[in-house]
Amino acid sequence: MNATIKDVARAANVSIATVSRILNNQPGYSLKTKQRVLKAIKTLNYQPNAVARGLINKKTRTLGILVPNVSSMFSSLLLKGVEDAAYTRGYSVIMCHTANSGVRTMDYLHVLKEKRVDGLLFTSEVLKDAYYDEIRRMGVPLVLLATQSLNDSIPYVKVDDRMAAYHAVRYLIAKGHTKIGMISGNKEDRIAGQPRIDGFIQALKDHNLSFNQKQIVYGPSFSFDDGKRLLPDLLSKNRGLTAIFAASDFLAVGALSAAYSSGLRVPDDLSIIGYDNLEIAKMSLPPLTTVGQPLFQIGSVGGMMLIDIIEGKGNVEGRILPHQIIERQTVSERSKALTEKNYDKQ
Amino acid sequence: MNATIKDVARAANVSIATVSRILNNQPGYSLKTKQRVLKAIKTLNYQPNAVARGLINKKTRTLGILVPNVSSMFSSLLLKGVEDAAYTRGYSVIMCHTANSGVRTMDYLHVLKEKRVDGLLFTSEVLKDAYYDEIRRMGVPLVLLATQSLNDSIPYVKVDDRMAAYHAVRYLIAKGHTKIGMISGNKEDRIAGQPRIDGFIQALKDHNLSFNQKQIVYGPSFSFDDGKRLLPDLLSKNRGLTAIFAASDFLAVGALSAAYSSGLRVPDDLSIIGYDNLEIAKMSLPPLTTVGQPLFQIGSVGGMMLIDIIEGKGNVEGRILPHQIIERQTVSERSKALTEKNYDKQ
DNA sequence: GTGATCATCGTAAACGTTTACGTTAATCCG
DNA sequence: CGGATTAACGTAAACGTTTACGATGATCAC
Repeated sequence: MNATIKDVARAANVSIATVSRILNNQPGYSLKTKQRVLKAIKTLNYQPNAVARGLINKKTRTLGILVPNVSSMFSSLLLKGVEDAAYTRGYSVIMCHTANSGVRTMDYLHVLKEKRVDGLLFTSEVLKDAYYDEIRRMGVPLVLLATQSLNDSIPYVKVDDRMAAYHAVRYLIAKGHTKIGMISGNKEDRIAGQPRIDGFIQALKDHNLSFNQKQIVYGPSFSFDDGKRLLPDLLSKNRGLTAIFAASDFLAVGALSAAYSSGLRVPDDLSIIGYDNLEIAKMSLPPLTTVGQPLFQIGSVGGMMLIDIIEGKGNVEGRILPHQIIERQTVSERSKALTEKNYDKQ
Repeated sequence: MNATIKDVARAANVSIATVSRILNNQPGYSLKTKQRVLKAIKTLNYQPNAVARGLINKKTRTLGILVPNVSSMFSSLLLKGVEDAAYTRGYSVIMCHTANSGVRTMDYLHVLKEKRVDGLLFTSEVLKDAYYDEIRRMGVPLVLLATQSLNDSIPYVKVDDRMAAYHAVRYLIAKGHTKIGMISGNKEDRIAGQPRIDGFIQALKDHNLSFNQKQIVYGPSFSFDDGKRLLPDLLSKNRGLTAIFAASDFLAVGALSAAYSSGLRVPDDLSIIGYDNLEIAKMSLPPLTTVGQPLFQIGSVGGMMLIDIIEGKGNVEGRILPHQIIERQTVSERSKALTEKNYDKQ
């Protein structure tokens, strides 16, 4: 049905080798034949078969990306960044929704191996040994997005979570807050869990604020529902809290919702800072102050890095991208007077 | 580096044809040799090369999906649905972010043709003639997701937008509202524009409510910012409005935000119903009542349909999926008394 | 004029599969 | 027992490219 290189060769009265050379602009033909071939290509509407090319070149110009949830606001921004890098470099990307499932992830790794992708992106999740072994057997480069591996020197692109959390809390302190609580997500999460908790605690200590374990409250995940459920919990365990650091925007927005339900006014009665700067942050009521991760950029830088490695231009080093405090309307300046007043209330 | 079928054949002391037969479980070998081959496969960690397979079978078991914005809550849910269908049927999907750009879309169509995908999904956007011509030349099946083509009989999966809008407005009316406005997005949008406007108007007429063009206000798109900007506009043009139908959840949440800013209380002073039922709808303040499109399901049904067509099991008919009114907290019952009272205010 | 160089091409092998066809030996039926 | 059938394989072509190598003729230097 579709024209092949052979048809073009016949139409232009040359050999397929010549056509191939012209397609890949290598030397070895006259201008006249080049024009003749180009014309034949146009009239036949010929487009080279990437499958055949892939077979002989051992390059498919496609990447595989594994994400826990294709449709989450978080992952989808990473996806978009990766896609953008791939597009500008002439690659395609196969998306794999792992659903946090081990068997599904392994399934996909097998498929991606069979399809001979040139490289792999792994996102958000912890890179289990079983995954890593399989990827090593594939023999293709890998870069980690918004996550990091402990054991090995796998290139990654992410934000410094500990530092970002530190800055979020420092921002709260700079605004005059001294009684600060934290809504953490899953403590076990190697990226969004402990590092952000560490940053929280460190910021408190560095500013001579007391810290007690009950100032942190944990959820099974980082979701809206968790935030909604966790805020009252945190508040009841700690009297006089004036500000809260939430380890994700979803947690923060959930907390916002709980605050609203219980008549607490944000930011007048309670300040809240989130983490991620997802689309939802600017649409919440009131708009959420948060620490911004450049997710799109993480995706695109990671994609570029992977392609560099594939093409042998690789600097195979992890990269930390800058975070940023996005000031909106959920954190208020806290004067000494106000603080005193609140103390009186108790 | 990776073992080939030849290596397996040598290791098991059979011909490659026999290995191939075993892999594709066709008849033509004894149980003994099968076991021998399977063992060789295991020890060599052999996995067939899908590229070579694709070359000879002329099937790549991969789909291409074109979406205007990979990271939008809307598209990403469709993506997820498609991915799910593909996964269960043993296909992969290449995602293509068109960014509403004609050249980028054409670029992708060329790439997908070169890579010989087995089928195409086209999403949200209008299928321009140039796109369609190109796709016809590719000679692969196409299904439309959450959109529809006028001219031709291309299979699609979507909701009945006109009907859904009708039901949204009927719901408002059933709640006692008689002065209803609409925030539309882009009027030119063939799916989210006119059909929903038609539904709105029809519902008004069918319930003997007057309609005036100024009851509808239009934005360049369907975004949060548009909603925020458009609500005051709508309100100033129409006194005494008690309920609003927004053509998207983003518009609705934007309107929510504008209402909050201007001291209007939702749903006490103003009821709002959205459209889409995105993740944001349940996280807004207050949680948004909206008409739900089953986006994930649209994606998965569409994916299944496409694969059915590819594999020749095809019923090539468009499908309308059911929508649903999702009741949350932005629409209030409006008693006659209240209505009167509001009239007095004016 | 002659050998060397070079531009311009063609031939054929290779990539890793699938599959039509042929071959061998065993089995079966009468 | 002899011919036909069949199970169990192997051989080789084909898919659509790329590329090493060779071939041809023209050009060049001397």
